[in-house]
Amino acid sequence: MPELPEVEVVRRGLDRHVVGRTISAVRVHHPRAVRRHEAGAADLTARLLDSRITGTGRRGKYLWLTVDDGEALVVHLGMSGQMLLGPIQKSEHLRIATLLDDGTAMSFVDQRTFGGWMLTDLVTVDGTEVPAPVAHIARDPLDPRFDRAAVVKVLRGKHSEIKRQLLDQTVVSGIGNIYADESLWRAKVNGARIAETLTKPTLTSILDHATDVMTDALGQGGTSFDSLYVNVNGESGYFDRSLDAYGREGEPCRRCGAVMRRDKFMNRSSFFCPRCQPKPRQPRPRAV
DNA sequence: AGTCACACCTGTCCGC
DNA sequence: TGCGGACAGGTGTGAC
Repeated sequence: MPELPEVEVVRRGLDRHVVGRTISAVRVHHPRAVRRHEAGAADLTARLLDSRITGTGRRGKYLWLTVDDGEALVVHLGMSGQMLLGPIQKSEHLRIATLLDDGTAMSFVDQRTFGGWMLTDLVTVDGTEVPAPVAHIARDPLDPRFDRAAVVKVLRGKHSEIKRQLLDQTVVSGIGNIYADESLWRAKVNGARIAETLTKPTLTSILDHATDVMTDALGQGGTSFDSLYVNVNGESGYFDRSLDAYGREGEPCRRCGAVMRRDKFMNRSSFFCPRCQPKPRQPRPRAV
């Protein structure tokens, strides 16, 4: 799915085009898209109608629009969600359609239906207002109040693989499978290494590389392998051309030339250079 | 606390 | 061609 850079591209597009607008029509085409809005589709529709959009926000992979009654319309893109502005979408994957008072349609299109909308209250967590469903999500590396040292400290106490921790949105948010692999490649660390065995400088470097790679990706409009991941105008990003690890199985490492490998990890693929990022020694199986 | 399996979906690609 | 299986960028839950 869209990871932090792709979600931020979408947030910026929404911020530029919909803040100040009023929602003049709402139609939920598929109930699954509002399954996390517990009061149901009719409630969401009724409450959204005539709401004025006052701002946008994002934490990790969650984004939201604040509305004038002090609530937030939380959007998660899941694996394939899109927020599109322009004419009414005719896609068979159209899940929610809204109309704004300037005549623009704001549509939620989602092929795999893992994404969705919900309208919720804002709560204050650690001095920052976020929608209630986002309260458990840690700050992301692009958050001005991201506390790198605090995250390193958390990681130093984790007897668990570093990649697993990078993907844990309650430890640090915004990082998904692609940028985890890219960050670990840049830091020359194998994702199977146990977090608590890594030094403070190494952990710091991994987080710094995560920040850098996501900033770079943002500058190129995000990563798109196909038409599923697009900005509010339906355009793809270009960062896929800059990936050094993800998807490069069998190709030479851009740093040392060794053949890049792919391993199964947490039921998903991990791409790494076997020379730059050697695997940790496995505990020897006990003799029978 | 951490891990694992699984659930939720649709679509594409690959081998047979 | 068709079929089955593997795989795809995410999150949440419940069992151990």
